[in-house]
Amino acid sequence: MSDLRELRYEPKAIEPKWQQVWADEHTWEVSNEDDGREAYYVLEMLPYPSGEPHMGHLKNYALGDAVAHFSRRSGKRVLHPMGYDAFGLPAENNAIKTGVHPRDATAASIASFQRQFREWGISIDWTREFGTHEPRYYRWTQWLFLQLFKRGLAYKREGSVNWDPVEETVLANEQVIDGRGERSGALVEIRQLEQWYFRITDYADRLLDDLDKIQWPDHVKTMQRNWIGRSVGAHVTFRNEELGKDYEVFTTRPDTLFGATFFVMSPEHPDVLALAEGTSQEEAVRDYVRRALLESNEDRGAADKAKTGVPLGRSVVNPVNGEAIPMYVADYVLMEYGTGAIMAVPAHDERDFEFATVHGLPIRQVIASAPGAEDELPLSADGVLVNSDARFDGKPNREALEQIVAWLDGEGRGRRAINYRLRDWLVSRQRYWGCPIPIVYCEQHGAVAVPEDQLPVELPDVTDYKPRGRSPLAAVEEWVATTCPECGGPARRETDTMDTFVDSSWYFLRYTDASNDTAPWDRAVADSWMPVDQYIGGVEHAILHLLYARFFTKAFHDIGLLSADEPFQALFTQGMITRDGAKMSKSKGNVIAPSAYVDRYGADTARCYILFIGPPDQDADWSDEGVEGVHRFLARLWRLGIEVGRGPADSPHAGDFANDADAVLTRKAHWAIDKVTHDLGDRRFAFNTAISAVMELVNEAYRQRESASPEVLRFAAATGASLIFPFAPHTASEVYENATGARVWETPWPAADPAMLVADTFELVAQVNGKVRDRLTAPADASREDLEALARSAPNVQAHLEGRQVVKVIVVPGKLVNIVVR
RNA sequence: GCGGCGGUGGCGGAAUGGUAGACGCGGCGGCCUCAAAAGCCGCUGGGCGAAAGCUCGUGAGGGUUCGAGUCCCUCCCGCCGUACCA
Repeated sequence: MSDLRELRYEPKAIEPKWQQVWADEHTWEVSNEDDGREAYYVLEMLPYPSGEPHMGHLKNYALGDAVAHFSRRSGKRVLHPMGYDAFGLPAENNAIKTGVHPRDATAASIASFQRQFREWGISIDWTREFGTHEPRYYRWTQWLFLQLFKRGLAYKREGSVNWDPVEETVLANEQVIDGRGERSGALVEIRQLEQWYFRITDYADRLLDDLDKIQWPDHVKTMQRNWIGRSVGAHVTFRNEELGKDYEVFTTRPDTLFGATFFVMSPEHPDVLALAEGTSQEEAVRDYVRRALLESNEDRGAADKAKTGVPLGRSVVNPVNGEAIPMYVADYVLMEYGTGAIMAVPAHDERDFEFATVHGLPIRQVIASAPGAEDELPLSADGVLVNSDARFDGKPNREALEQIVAWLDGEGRGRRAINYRLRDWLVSRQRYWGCPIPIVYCEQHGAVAVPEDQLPVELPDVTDYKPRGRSPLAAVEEWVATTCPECGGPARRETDTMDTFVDSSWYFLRYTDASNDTAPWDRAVADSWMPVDQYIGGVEHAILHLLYARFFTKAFHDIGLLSADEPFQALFTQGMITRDGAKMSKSKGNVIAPSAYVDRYGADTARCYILFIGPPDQDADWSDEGVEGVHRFLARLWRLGIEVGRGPADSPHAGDFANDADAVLTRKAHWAIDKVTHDLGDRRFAFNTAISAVMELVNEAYRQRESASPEVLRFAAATGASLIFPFAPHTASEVYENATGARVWETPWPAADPAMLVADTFELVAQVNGKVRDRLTAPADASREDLEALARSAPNVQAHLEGRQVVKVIVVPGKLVNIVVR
C-alpha cells in the first residue's frame, strides 16, 4: 500500500462528478405509470425557505434519502419529491423592514436550498418541484378552499379570536402557546372579529379513531389525542327560576350530581351581568368580571393561583333533587370549554373543593371508596354512591352514572354528551404574504365564491407591507373593487389571506401530479401513490401540520377527490441537532451551517456523520471530532476501492476459500449485508448501527488485506460501497465503479448468503453460576452433550467446580453452557 | 398535576433475557519519517495482582430467573409535551 499512501480522498472531485451524471440522466425521476414494481412514496416535510438550510434540514433529507435509496434498490418505484412552503411571516417581516418584496427574498432562499440539495446529492425528482407561493400552486389551494366552502366546511363567523398585537393578525388556537403568539412571543389579546374557519370539529371523532390505523410514534398520537380532547359525559340542565332561564353544563361525572352544592359561570359568560342585575351583588360582579377580563390568559391560567370568585346573588335548581344551589362567577371556569358554566361538586373535584374551602361552601360526599369507608376528600376515584337517593345509594358509581343520565333524559333535563377541546380552525390572516381567499362580497348576495375559471385570484403587488389592523391588501383599491359573479353588481374582494398551514396541508397530494393544469391532481394518479408510505420530519409539527393535513385528506376523501383518508401511513419524527448541548440559535451564537462541513469534508461525510451520531429520533450533539472520524472511514473505504483494482467482485462460495483470511473477510461481508439490511428494514431507522457495521467490514478488510486474495478484497470493497450507498451516495458510486465498473444504484440491494452467516466453529462461553469462566472454540454442529463436556473440560471451569455439587446445566447451542453448582 | 421519553466508560453511543461497553471520538504505545503531518498496527471501565486470574460495575433499593442494562415493584433525577378541559 506504500505507493497508495499519497492518494487522497477528494470529495470535491468525486461529488460533483456523480451529481452531474444523475442530473444529465434524470436518474431520480419517476413515472406515474405502473411498471409492475411496488409504488413507494417517501417524503420529508417540505422546507420553509428562509435564509440557508440548517442542520435540521441536513438530517431530515439525509434520513429521507437513505429510505428512498434503500427502497429503490429493494425493487420499489419510489416517489421522492421536493418543494417549498414559501408563504409566511418571516419573508413578510423582512419585507416590512427592508422593503424587498417577499417574493424576491423567498426566491433567493429557494435558490440556495436548491443548490445545496444538489450539493448534498439528495435523490429528488425535480420535475415535480414547486413553491406554495406560485400561482400555479395556490390556484389549487383556492380551488380546494372553494370545495370546502361549497360543502359548508369553510365558513365565516364572528367570534372571539386570538389577536397577536406584534404580528397584527389573528392566530389559530394551535398557534397560541401559553397565551403568547407562537412566532412573536407577544401576549395575545382576545378580539371579536368576523373570520374564516374550517370545520375541523366535524372530524374530531375520525381524527381520533383513525390514529389506530396509522403507524406513528406513540407520543405524537398521544399529543393529537390530548389536543382533540374528547370527553364522554352528559349535558345537564339547571334552571334559574327568577329569570326563568335554563343553563346547561357539561360534566364527565353525572354520578356526582347529588353532591353539587354550587354552580359557577365563567366571567366571559354572556348572562353573568344580567343575572346579577338588580341583586345586592350587581356591583361586586361587575367589578370581578372587569378585572378578570383585563387579566392576561397567562396570569389567569397560573397553576397554583388561588380560587377567586363572587356570588351572583342568584340560584339554580339541581334537577336530580330539586335543591336550590347558589350561583357564582369565577375565573377558574373557562368560556372556551363546555358551556362556560359548571356544576360544582367539591367533594369529588379538586378545583371545586378548593373554591368551596375558600368561600365556606358546603361539601357533600356522594361517592365512597367502599360502603362505610372514611375517605379523605376530595375523592375523584370510583366507588359506590352514598347520600344520594334511595334508588342509587350503594350502587357502583359507573353503573349509577348511566342510570342517572337515562333518568334525566326521560325527564328532559339531561342527555349523554361528548365534548371536545378541539376548536374549528381559524384560517384568516390579516397579512400580505399568503394565499388570497377566493371570495367576494356583494351587497345583494353576501359572500360569493370566485368562479373556478377565474382562479387564481392573484396576489397584487403593494408598496406598504405593514399590517395596520387590516390586511395590506385592503389598501389596493383597484384590486379590492370587483364585480359580483352572481349579479355583476359592484363587489369587494376578501382582503385576508390564508394561514400558511393551509398551503402545507395538501402539498403531498400535488407532488403526485404536479404539472396537472386542469385539476389539483388526477384522482387515479393520486390514488396510485397515496398515502405517503413514510413521512419524516420534526416533532414540532405533531399537532398543527399533522392534524390539519389529516383533516384535509379526510375532507377530500369525503368530497370524492381521493381514496385515501389518511395522508401519512407511517411517520418518523427526528430529534434535534444541538451544539454544546443547546438548541442552535442566533442569540446563543452556536449556529453551524451544513455548508461549512460540506465544503470542507464533502456531503457524504456530513450526511453520514449526522446519521452515525446516534439514533435519529433522539436529539444529538454535533461534534467536529466525530465528523473527522466519519471522514476517515470514508477515506479508508475509498482507498480500499483503489487498491483492489477493477474486476469481478462476486462472493466466493462457502468451502471455496483459498485461505483463512478469505473466509473471515467473506463472512464479515455477508454479516454486514445482513446487519445493514436488517437495520434499514421495517422502519427501524437504525442508521447509526448500519453505518458502524460497514465500518467493521472496512476495518476487517484492512486487517486481512495482506493475506486475503484480491477477489475477496474486491468483494469486500464493493459490498462496503453498496451498503454505504444510501448514506454516502457519491463515495459509494465512486468506489463501486472503481472496483466493479458498474453503477451501484443500478445494482439490486445485496442479499446475504445464509450459509455465510454461520461459521464452522463458534466461541462457546462457559459459565459457572452465571459467571463467565472461560471461552472455548466449539464446532458449530456440536451436540448439547458435546458442548457440556467441552465446557466441563475447561481448566478454569473445573477450578470452580472443585468440591461443589452440580445441580443443573443449561446449554444454549451456539452460545453458552451454564453449570449451576451448590 | 397529568402524559411521553430517557439515565450504560473520559465523551457520542452498542447490546432478540445469554460474553456489558459494538462502532466512533478522545487517550496511550508502536511502525513509517531526518522530523512532522497523513497513513498503518495495537492497547484503552474501576480495584487487587508479577502473571494466571479474582472482584466490582448499566441512577437507588427490592423481586422474578440457571442467568437481568433488558422483565416486575417502589423510589430518585433529567428532558420534552400539556395543563383550572369540569
